[in-house]
Amino acid sequence: MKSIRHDLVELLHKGYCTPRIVDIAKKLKEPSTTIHYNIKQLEKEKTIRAYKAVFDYKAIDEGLCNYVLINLAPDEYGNPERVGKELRAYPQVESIDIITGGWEMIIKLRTKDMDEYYQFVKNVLSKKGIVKTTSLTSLKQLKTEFVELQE
Amino acid sequence: MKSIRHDLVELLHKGYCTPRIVDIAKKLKEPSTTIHYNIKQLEKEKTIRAYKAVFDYKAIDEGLCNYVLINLAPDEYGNPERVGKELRAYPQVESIDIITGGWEMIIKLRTKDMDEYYQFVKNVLSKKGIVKTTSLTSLKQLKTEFVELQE
DNA sequence: CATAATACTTGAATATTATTCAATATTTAT
DNA sequence: ATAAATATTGAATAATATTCAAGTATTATG
Repeated sequence: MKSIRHDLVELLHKGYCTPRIVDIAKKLKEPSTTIHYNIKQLEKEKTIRAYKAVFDYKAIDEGLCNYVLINLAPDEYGNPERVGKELRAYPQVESIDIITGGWEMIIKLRTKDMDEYYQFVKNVLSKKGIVKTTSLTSLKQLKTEFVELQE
Repeated sequence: MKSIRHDLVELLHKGYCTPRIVDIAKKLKEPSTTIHYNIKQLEKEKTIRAYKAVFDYKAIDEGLCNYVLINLAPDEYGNPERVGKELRAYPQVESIDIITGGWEMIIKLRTKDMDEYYQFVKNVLSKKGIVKTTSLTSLKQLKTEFVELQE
C-alpha cells in the first residue's frame, strides 16, 4: 500500500513549492509582472535556494528534536567539512554548521522518538571522526525556520 | 526609493509560497487532483504550517549566523516560554528551543555582520531574565532548513 | 555632460496550473 | 454485512504564471 502523504511530506521537505506571485503583488501593490521579474532575478542569481514547506513535525513523526554539539578527533580538525558532508545526506538532519567555541560542529536532528535518535547517535554519530557528542534535547519549540509555532 | 527585492525577501522568509501540484503529481505518477486533495488535507489539519523560501543568506545581508546558548535567571526557570515568546518576534531569530542540559534555551540568529549581532546581544539578549549567553558562531553552513548548500 | 548600453517596469495576450464538481471507489465504523 | 465516512479521479472552469514587446529608468562611458 503506497502512502501519498508520506511521499508528499518527503518532497515538500526540501522543495517542490513556488512563490504566490499574485498574492505578493497584491500585498506589495505592484504589478504581478514586476514581481515575477524580480523573483526570477533572485532565483537566477541563486539568492533564493529553494521553496519548501514547514511542518508540524510531531504530526509527521519527527516529534523529537535534538541539537548535537560535536567534538571531532584531532586528525579531523583540518577538514570538518568532510564529516559534515557525510552527515548532511541523512534526512533526519535539518542543519549542520561548523562552529567556533568548545565544539567543532553543531547539528540539528529531527527523529520520531528516542529510539530513532539513539539509533542515529549509535550508528551514524559514533563513526566518522567524531569523538564526543553533547545532546541538547528540545523540550518545546517556539520558532523554527523563521516560522512561529502555535499560540 | 522603494526596494522590491527587500520586500520580497521579507515576505518569502515566512510564507507566500505554495506547492507545485502538477510537478508533484508528475513526480509521484498520480493524478493532480489526488495530490491537490491530499495537500489540502495536510493544510487543513495544520500538518503543514507554511510554505517559504530558503535563501543564500549572505546574499540578503544575513551572512552571520550564531547559535546562542542561554542561561535564564533562577526566577525565570518556571516559565522560559515567556522569554522565548518575547524573542521570537525579532526577524533575526530563525529558531528558538527550550532545552535540557546546561542551558535553558538555544536560539539561532542571523545578522548582517558582527555589528548587528553585537547590537542584538547588547539590546535584546541582555534584558529579559537572561543571565548568561554562550555564542557559537557558524564558520560554514553545510545544510540549513533541510536544504543542502553549495558543492 | 551627453549619449549609449543595460537593467527594470508594465499591460496585454497566451500558456499553464489550481480548483471545483460530481461520480465512483475504497476504507472504516457499527 | 451494511452503512457511513474518506479518498480517488476525469472533465470543466477559474485563477495564475509566463511571455512578449514597448516604454522607462538607471548606469556606464567617452
